[in-house]
Amino acid sequence: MIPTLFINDPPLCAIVIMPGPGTLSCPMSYDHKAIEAKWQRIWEDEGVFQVEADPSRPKFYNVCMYPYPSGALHQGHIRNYTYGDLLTRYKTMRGFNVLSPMGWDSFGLPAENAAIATGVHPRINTEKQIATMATQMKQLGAMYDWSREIASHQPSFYKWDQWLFLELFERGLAYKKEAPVNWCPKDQTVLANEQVVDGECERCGTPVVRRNLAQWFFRITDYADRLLADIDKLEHWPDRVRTMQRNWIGRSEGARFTIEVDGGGSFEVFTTRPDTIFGMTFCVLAPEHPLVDRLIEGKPEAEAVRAYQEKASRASELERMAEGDKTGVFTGAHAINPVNGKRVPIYVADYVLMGYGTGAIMAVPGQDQRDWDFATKYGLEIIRTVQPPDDWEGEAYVGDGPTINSDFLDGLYMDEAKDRIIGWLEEKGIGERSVNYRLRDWLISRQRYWGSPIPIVECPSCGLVPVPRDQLPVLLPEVEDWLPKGRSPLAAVDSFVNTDCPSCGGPARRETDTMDTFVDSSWYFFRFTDPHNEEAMFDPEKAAYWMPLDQYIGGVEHAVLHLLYARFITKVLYDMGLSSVEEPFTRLFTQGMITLGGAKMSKSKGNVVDPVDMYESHGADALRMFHLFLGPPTEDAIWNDGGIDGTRRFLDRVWRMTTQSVDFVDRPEDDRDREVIGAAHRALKKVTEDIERFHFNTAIPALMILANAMGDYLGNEPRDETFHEVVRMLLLMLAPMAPHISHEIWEMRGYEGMLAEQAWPDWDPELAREETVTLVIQINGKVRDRIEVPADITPEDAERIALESDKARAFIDGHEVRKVIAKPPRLVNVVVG
RNA sequence: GCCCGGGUGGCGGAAUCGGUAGACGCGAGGGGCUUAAACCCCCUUGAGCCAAUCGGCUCGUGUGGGUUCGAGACCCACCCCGGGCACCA
Repeated sequence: MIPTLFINDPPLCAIVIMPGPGTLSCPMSYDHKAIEAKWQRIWEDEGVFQVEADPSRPKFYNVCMYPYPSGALHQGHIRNYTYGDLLTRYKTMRGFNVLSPMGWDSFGLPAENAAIATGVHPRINTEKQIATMATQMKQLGAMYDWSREIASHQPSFYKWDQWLFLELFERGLAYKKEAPVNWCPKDQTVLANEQVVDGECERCGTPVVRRNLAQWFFRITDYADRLLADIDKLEHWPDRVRTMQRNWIGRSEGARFTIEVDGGGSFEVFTTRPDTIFGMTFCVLAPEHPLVDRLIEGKPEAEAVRAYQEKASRASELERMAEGDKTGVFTGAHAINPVNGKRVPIYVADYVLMGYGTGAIMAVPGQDQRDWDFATKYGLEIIRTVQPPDDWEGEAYVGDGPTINSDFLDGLYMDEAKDRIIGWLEEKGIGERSVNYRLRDWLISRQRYWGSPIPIVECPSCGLVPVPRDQLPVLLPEVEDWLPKGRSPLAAVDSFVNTDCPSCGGPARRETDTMDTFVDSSWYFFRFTDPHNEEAMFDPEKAAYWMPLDQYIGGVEHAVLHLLYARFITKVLYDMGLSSVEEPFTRLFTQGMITLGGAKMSKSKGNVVDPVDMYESHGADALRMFHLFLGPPTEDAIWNDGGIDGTRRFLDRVWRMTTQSVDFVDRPEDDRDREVIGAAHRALKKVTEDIERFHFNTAIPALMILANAMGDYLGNEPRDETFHEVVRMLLLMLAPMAPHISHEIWEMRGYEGMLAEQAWPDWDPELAREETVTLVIQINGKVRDRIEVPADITPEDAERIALESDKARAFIDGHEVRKVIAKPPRLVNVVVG
């Protein structure tokens, strides 16, 4: 028999033993600091979570999005890693070979900005911050396979960024082009459209202006169809993320055709509504459209158009959007509608974007609200070509209906009219059916120091020449001055820039742009499978064992960009024969934000509650439990200060109950034992199901209810064997959530082996079953009585009991019973009239 | 403007399939333990009304309608809050 009080060495609780039943025999609180340090050391020393590929076992590849090493964990990190670690530990107990690695997204602007501000080299600062955060992660009890730790700023990692770039370059998937880009005047750098938030620089908030620069792009648009089609395969992704990706790719079908300019010249337009072509009453070109200059040459309108172009180019996205209503100017030129020869004015307006479609549209105000707004503002003609419903009171009618005012299309509905007109355009050689995407190519150039150098040499005679692979990595040189002055800081390092052309050997210049950090994060999860490989990006066989990720956990803010780029690169690697899978992430879980006072926790808002302080005051286990308990993981969670006291109190209670001396009674098993065992099995059922469906916030109450049942049991002639078994089950359930305290109690009470290596138990449905349930008796849908009945009651018995209930009778007598709906064992509804 | 979420006690939240609204925790109030406090334990805690003993009734999940024996959940319209966005032809 296992003794009721057992302290293994080293003793971690200064226990004062006091006699008497129910008397507390140790302090209220356990010594969380000593216990947590002890187990963190043991897990690390024993390498509990270090894993190798093992085809004989089912694998589970579990990744929390690797963080930017900002220097300290915040509550969002804690939430993320608590979920991830819970899953790692749970799946391990379920017998999976679980890989849970950690790494660092360590290139990027913040480190460079900090360097500019403090003069400390980004590498020094970054590595210091990595060390701090790794310590804090270990203090949380999050167990990663640290032998696989990677950091994107290390040459051993970014070498393979460069290698990947060369592969894309040689496949025509990386190219350089002059393009209008968003320019942040403060950071002196280019931002992708995606990185401009409300017209302002995502990172520093400065309004963005437009500027032309030669930039490197990845041709993600070549993969648009596959990226779109495969969204359907991501059945374990949240619907909202799938919707966002679909919208981002934005496939639209329509037609592309040429419109002649009256007096010479032509331009191409894209439309999704070619069926409305007879309703075209004007055309609009984007301000940047190359034809504009020729159209206005020598015309009186030229000056106004140039002023408008100037204003549009200067205006940030923010200003353009704040404008509200449509603006534009007449070019003085006219276009000819190809279907009927009608002569219509050509305008320039910034609601047409050069980056989408052809940068020019046919405007059909009758069927497009934006065109309608523009037409009414500038007094332009409106022709309806789709018959709106009789009760239509709106402006532009975008719905389906019979075509009108459209010659040979009259009477046809939208789809048929589209087919007919596209056929006509193709027959005449004017245009063709066309698919257009909102998705644009991925701009990867950054005029920054702290990133992977792009491995290209520009030779005056050979052009853009890839750096030979045996010369990789192109190392970041040491620089004195990180401040970008309109060009990359690398451009100021002569020894870096000046090189020999790998092709002809003549003098040449290195590319001085570095890569977007999204490049690193789009393949790092492959590197985890083979992190120390010096010969290759990774061994395809090792990757094939682990990939795809069985679970990927991160913030919903990455719903589009990171996840789309990672999907794209995975498909490229698949096409190269390196990846065995086309989709990297089988299951995606996006957690909500932590908010306080109606806003996301952030330093700038001054509403930060530092989690690391709580390691000291409450312990990592209490903090983990609190995050699990806080609310539904997918939803934003509102921080409340008192909550962690509650989870700490719960752990204290578990500690007390399981470590105190108890006067056990030697008696036969009876209902009291069956009840507490039943409570344990019901808790196990609930906790298991809740973990499987990511409802951690309801798993914690199940444990609290069990603890309450155990408390009751202890006060009522407890049997040692029963209690010991219930504690065993409680600790197994608690192990993934509050691992330190549960390991310590497990060891103290002398259970076999290390808790983390135990199998997750199965619940016994027979033991979990409730003997009786509360039957609710409703009269006309209102609850009138509640009666305890056997759980296996028949509908007939339930109905009889309901009709015999005194309380029910009071409402039934004198009325006709019209219907009885019996849903045993929970509810009977008697309908009387 | 468009897209995606959300609105339940004093607070965080629960209610998995349309079936007991408010689990669990926090906070608050009362009691016990204590010389006293902390800790801990027990009880109460949606609102209103009646009974003032056991209890009982009415209302109640943002608002207004609807479907249903029955709606927090489903449908329609609206209000409010949060997040995202590239006026995407």
